Amino acid sequence: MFISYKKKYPALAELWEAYSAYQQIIELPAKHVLLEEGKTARYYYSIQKGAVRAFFHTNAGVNKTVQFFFEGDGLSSFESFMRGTPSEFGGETLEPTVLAALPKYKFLEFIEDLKKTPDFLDMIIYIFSDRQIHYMHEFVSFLKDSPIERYEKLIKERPHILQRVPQHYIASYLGISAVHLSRIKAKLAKK
Amino acid sequence: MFISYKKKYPALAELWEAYSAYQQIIELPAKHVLLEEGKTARYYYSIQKGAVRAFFHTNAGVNKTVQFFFEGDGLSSFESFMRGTPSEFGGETLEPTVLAALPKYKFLEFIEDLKKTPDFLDMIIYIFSDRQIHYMHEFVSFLKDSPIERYEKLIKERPHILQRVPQHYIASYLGISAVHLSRIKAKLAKK
DNA sequence: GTGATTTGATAACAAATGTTATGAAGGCCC
DNA sequence: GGGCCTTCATAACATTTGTTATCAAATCAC
Repeated sequence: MFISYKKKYPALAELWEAYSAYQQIIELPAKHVLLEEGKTARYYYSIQKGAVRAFFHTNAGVNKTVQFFFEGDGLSSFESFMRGTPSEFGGETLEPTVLAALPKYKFLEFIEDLKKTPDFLDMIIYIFSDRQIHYMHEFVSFLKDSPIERYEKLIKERPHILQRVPQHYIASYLGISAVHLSRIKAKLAKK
Repeated sequence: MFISYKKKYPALAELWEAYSAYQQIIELPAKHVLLEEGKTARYYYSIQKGAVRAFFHTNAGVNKTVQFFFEGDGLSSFESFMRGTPSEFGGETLEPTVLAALPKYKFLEFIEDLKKTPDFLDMIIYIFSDRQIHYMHEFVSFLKDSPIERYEKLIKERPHILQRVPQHYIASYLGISAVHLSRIKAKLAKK
């Protein structure tokens, strides 16, 4: 979060710029784990090029995808950062990816500086509301929509994901098996 | 939200007290709809006695439960309030219920006053993080846990819900049919 | 380029879950 | 206290979804 809202809040972009000196550029190959589940997050990453997925493991040991990140997206284990607890999620590159990494203590400094900007309050309320509404919709979608509808919604609202991400990760994100997603696609193609 | 955090933030409780004069006490019978889907929310409610469920209708017209509220909980269509959009959810009493209703414009005044309190920033960050994490967990649970596990988690973490709410609403909230929940209970009882 | 890996489609079968119907128990209204 | 409505369990059957296996095509590594 945060950094994804740069365009909306110029003050945010400006301050972020000032912190660029502390950001380390990291190049990673595809399928590289940049944050492990259960470890405390030490960096705030922002993606310069490439794609990353957040994942976790089921009690039964199955690897599940929760979210996708692309150019311009910021990525940290939010809960881990806010509460200092071990991260529930891991992060793994989907493609060769270039990241800017800001150490946690610098990121917290950044937030403190941000607090001093005039419209910080509105900014924080907007960003948090937006994230809350996002996760609420993700949750409600499981009650509201069938797997087919969730897939169609993805096509309509976030088609870039389908273009860049292998299908079995998408199935995982939708909460269904790769085989079932394949069946859904076949079914929709017939129409 | 907000009002549920009274205990943690005394300044919040105090200011809320000051607004009690503007709160209208409403008594409702069971199964009474206090907010309809698609209408813009006009009041912020806090529950003095009783229980309420938030619901919506599927594309197929099925009524689904998203959340339960009890004594001390605050309840408003958050998205509707923040963005002035029609509410995605309705609200319905599960029992005879007593509510305190604060008109929207007074609630917004309340928030403005709250902004002036010294630790508002920490408060807002805490509350919003908490809500965000809550919804994220609700979402992730659908990927992580089987229906049986979701039910067991409910028993462990929020047993009061099971004691007060008819089972078919709980099934709906868990994303399964009432019949299936009954089967799950039978299966767990055998162990 | 070539062999290895990854991706995606499909079939066959198994398991999970939904739907409809029925009956019994309890609560509620008058 | 008698009828009505709600709740819950259960059975029978239908549908959805998962699992495992196989194959073909695309991509990757060297």
